[in-house]
Amino acid sequence: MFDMDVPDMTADVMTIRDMCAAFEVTPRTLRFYEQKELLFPIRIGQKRLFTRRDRARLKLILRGKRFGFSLEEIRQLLDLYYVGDQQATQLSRTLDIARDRLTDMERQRAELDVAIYDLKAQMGLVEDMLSSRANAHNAAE
Amino acid sequence: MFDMDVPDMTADVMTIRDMCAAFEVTPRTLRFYEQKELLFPIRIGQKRLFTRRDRARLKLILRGKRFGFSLEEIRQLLDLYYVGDQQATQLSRTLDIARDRLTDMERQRAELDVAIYDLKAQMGLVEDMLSSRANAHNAAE
DNA sequence: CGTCTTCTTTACGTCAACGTCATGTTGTAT
DNA sequence: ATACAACATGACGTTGACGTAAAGAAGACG
Repeated sequence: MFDMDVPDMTADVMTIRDMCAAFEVTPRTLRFYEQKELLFPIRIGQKRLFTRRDRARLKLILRGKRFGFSLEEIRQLLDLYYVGDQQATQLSRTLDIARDRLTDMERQRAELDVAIYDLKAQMGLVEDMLSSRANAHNAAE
Repeated sequence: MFDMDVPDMTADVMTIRDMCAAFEVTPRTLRFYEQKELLFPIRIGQKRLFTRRDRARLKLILRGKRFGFSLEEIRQLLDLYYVGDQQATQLSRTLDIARDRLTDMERQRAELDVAIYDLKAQMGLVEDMLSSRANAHNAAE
């Protein structure tokens, strides 16, 4: 009864609770991702143990989600990052997918720049309306 | 029977079909957006006529969607762009929302930069693996 | 040993954002 | 008058990404 419940850093695995705390997700989410083959925790009987690999993947998953990618698109991208001893044909197919995603992301960034610029400009207008109390009827069309 | 069916550019309104063709959306989508108070087409009896304002809004809606914003978030942003004769309190509340969105978008852009960089790097690795046919087992962890 | 947690599985529920009928109305052409 | 095409209104279905409730197993503790 010494340090029985210390997360055992040597094995470098985490329980589902540790993961939830670390990444601000629910257990349900992690099981869901496993079911969708986005994560592959070690199964000790019923329990799951999440490895360093799972944590890296989860990080990418959450990032992908913030960009509006679907879980399926993300899954395809993960294949690129965790490429094992695959066939060359499979690899280059994955690379094609990655190129598509990259194009998406670059277009998205360009659009985002425009949107940010526009939003700032519009906010400037509204701020001006507020500062000059004049309240000139219908300044913006 | 001369040019009876010319879209009447002077009135500057478009039918639902025109809109669908112009923006690559379905009628259902436009009706849905109206129901959610994102668009406000003129109602002539049953029919809808979409104005220049509706088109500008739809453009912003579709852009917002590409950034992963929900329709509700987009609706709040649209309020900023089409600000009429509102109360000052309401205006500054809208401005607060806009600031939050702006923060989101800037964070999103920063993350996007990192993701693009990472993805490019990873693609480079895989390309190298493919070019040097060596197929060195498990190059990337 | 029984109890308490924490994990598990199974399965149904939910919410957003539309799609997909079924059915009805309206203006125009023959 | 009738057909028809384009519009309309419900209302129910679908998909993705989980939430949630029910019921059971497995180990720790007193």
